[in-house]
Amino acid sequence: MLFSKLLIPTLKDAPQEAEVISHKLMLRAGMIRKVASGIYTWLPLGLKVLKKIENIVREEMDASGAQEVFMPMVQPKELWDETKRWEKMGPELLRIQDRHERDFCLGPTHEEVITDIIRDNVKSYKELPLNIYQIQTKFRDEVRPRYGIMRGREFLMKDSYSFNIDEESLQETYLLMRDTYKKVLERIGLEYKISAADSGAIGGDSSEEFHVLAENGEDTIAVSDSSEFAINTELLLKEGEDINSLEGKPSPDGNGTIQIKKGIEVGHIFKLGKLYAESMKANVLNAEGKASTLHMGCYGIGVSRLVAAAIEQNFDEKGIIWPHSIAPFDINIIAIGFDKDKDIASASIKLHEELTDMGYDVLLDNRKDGYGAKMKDSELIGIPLNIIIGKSYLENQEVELKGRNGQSSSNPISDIKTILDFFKDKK
RNA sequence: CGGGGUAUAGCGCAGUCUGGUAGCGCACUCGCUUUGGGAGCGAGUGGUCGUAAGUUCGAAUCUUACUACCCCGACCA
Repeated sequence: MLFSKLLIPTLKDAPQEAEVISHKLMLRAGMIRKVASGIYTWLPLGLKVLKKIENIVREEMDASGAQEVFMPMVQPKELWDETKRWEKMGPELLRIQDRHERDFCLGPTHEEVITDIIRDNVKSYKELPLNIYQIQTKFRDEVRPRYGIMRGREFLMKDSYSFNIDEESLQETYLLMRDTYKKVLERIGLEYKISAADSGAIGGDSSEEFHVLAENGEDTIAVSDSSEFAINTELLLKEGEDINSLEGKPSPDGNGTIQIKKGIEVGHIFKLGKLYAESMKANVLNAEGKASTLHMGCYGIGVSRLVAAAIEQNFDEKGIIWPHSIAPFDINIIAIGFDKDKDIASASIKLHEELTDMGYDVLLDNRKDGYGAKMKDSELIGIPLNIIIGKSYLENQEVELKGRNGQSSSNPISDIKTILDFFKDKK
């Protein structure tokens, strides 16, 4: 794609509204713009990243055997009355009325809708287990939205709901989802911890949170310095105890000592048990021909929050350093003098074509600016590999390869294989 | 909802204390020269100074009310 044709409004200075790194960089890189507090428009560059994460999540969910659906954002009060959540939930549930003055809410989650579908359409244990998911915009009227996309009111979430005949089956699905989430985060390339969590307002039997480790994380978790163990500090603190007092104590799992880390909660998996199925009378017939209440699980990943979390974990003073898996573009061809020199123009267009044909997502910076301005933008938006076509191309057909990680080398432009090898190392 | 802060051009800011009819940098437009680390010169475009009311001959500036946004807290799949 041609840089000159894309809407990528980069900024030298971050707007004063932004405080945390990911928010500043997303604004500066031209990924998002605010529409109202906690509500954002995703511009082309931001949307590309969002879609890449969404696709990784979708692929892993599909691979796990889950099935994708798409539920409505607007939901009728009657369903929420069944679980008593219409009254239980506070103002974070945004309520609206239609022209007939019927009550609706903007969906902050979809247990009611999906349970309604399943109870009407699934009648036998033979059809179970089922794991249904969607990737959809959620709305929660947060008391205080903050940090840009990280804690917005409107956000993109993958939420799935499993329906199992018994606890044993639920446990299997739960572990499958736990494994799937690990695959998602590993594929994206983020450092994370899984911690036991308070199951909170959602209720249910047990839950675990997936935290991406980052300085600006909103959550504080206690991790063992010598095992996989991690736990939300809320569950570890006794009345009146200070978080810092935990540091250095023996880890509850018996391995090593506790370290306090900051994390961004990007995933949460729950075993709900019969909680919602009971209140909504979701039953199937079991092998004995008797009505049996469904066991449910629900599993969420904050897709839009992952964009911010990835930045919080990967940036430097120049800008974003995308993990290759979710970079908006794999390669940026920086053509110096594109508009003046026909050789530069034709060589960069040809290279763009070849690399695109090979399946890479390629940006061609054909703008009128000089080397410095183009590199600054490329570094800001975090593209993993730059290929610079300029003087040395005209002199001896060489291009410079410059990684976002600082690595660089000069190669003949014909040596595409080496270019790709350079890239492969980092992929 | 409690505490703190901000609001002047797309972004960053000055001007407000001490009222006199709006300015700087970047960006943007046109021309020429530039092009390997945010180019130079020249000429331009763009703002009812968050909103409303008040004081005054005169308000970005003083007064009052309101709104939006940000930060800390409470809250939080």
